[in-house]
Amino acid sequence: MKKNYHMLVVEDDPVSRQTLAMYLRKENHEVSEARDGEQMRRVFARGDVDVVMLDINMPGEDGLSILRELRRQSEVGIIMVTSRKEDVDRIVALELGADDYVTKPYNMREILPRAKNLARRVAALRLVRPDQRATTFVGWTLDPAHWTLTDPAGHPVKLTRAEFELLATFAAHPGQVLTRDQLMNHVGRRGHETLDRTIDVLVRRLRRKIEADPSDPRLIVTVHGIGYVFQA
Amino acid sequence: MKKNYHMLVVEDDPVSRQTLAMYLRKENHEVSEARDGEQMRRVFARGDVDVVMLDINMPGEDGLSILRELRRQSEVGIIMVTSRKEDVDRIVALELGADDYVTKPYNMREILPRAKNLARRVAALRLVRPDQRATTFVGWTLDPAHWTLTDPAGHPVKLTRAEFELLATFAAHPGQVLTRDQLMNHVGRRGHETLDRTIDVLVRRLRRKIEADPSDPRLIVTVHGIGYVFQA
DNA sequence: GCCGCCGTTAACATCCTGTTCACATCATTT
DNA sequence: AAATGATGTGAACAGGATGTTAACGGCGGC
Repeated sequence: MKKNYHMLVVEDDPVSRQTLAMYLRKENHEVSEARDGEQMRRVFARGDVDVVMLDINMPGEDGLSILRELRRQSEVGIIMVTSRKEDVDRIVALELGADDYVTKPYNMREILPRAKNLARRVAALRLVRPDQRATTFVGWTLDPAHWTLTDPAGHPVKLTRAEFELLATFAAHPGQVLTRDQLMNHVGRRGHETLDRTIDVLVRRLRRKIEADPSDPRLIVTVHGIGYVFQA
Repeated sequence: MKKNYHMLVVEDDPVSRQTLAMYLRKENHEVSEARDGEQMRRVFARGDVDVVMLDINMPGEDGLSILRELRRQSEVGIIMVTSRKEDVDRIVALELGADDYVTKPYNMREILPRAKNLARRVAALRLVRPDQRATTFVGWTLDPAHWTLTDPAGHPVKLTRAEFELLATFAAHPGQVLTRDQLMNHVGRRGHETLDRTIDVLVRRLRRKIEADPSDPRLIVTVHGIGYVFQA
């Protein structure tokens, strides 16, 4: 039978980890286990993880810094699992972009549907937006795995994170007019109120890097009063 | 500044509802309020709600049945807000597809990022699954996703934002006489008291672009003393 | 802790477009 | 048919939206 979703349990205590993993497997999920950040990264690199169950208290790397690292590079679902009950911890984690926060001891019948509901959303998004595949447009190549852009001549072009994400969003929706709101949702970082003029500036910088004539843009075209559209 | 997300607070107690709504508005979200299922359905029909904050204990309709109803027809984000602390209630709601379950009294700083993180996911999915369909009339095609109009020959026609929205309104109500007031509500931006002659000018410009003979309009016909009607 | 990078904000210039106006033309009523 | 009001028409205006550049400041790397 086909597995439902791919869950990654990150937890140093073997008993907790295996117990949770077992329950998840019972629900017919594919479950990977990691006891530290290094193991986690190795599994995560496969790119097909839907939800990460992340323990905060781990020897070595802090769970929160792992959370930050994940959020910086991925829209994967993240559920923090910890014994810390304090509101502060919860709030910090949530504001860093965690989708959920569950305190031990937890009821299995509660955590399972949470993981499943979250995984459903992540997987649905992945279906229509496979973000691990290189996209090309009129000679240019955009490689999300390596965060690189190469021009038609094969020369690499340096892009910043925001520029890259913005271009990736455009490339994923060619011909569709995108409002600044929509673009901000893909580019903006969490915990930061962002003015929509930021998009304008980023568009300007992108144009300077990829348009033959930045003053006469043909790839990223302005739609006055609405937003921008990417012509491939 | 543009609004972040559209949240819908469903709660019968005015104090709780307005408090929560106020905090959400502070976060720069567009917030709608409903005190029962009927009001909720009316707002929800607009189709642009990202997250619903749903109280379980409401007179009349049960929050859980509303949850079921929503889940059956939509992938909208749903956060249950309730004073019931029992595990059973939580589990039932989660298994019915609720994304989160928060018990009163809750910490605002906790519920806000939860709502925001969830809304981000919902909005991201909405972007790649635009349910906006292109409308056609006598060979012309009006495509809301691309904000473009193409003539019967397949040639694109440039329309301004107001022109497009006006034509979209007409196309949505073919054969129905629309007054200038009605049209202004769809075209004009709020907070700007506009003379109804604006519509006349816009109609004129539209005719020049889409009518075979602008001096003998057949698509957008004047109904003297009332308004205009769109013949498809 | 310092430095460099980069996202954000601000400020100003420029362009676009919704609105308004003036006048011509048409429809309706008397 | 004349009078009156509504609509057509073109142009001009003003305000908002976008282009552009520069400076700030937070965050991560060293």
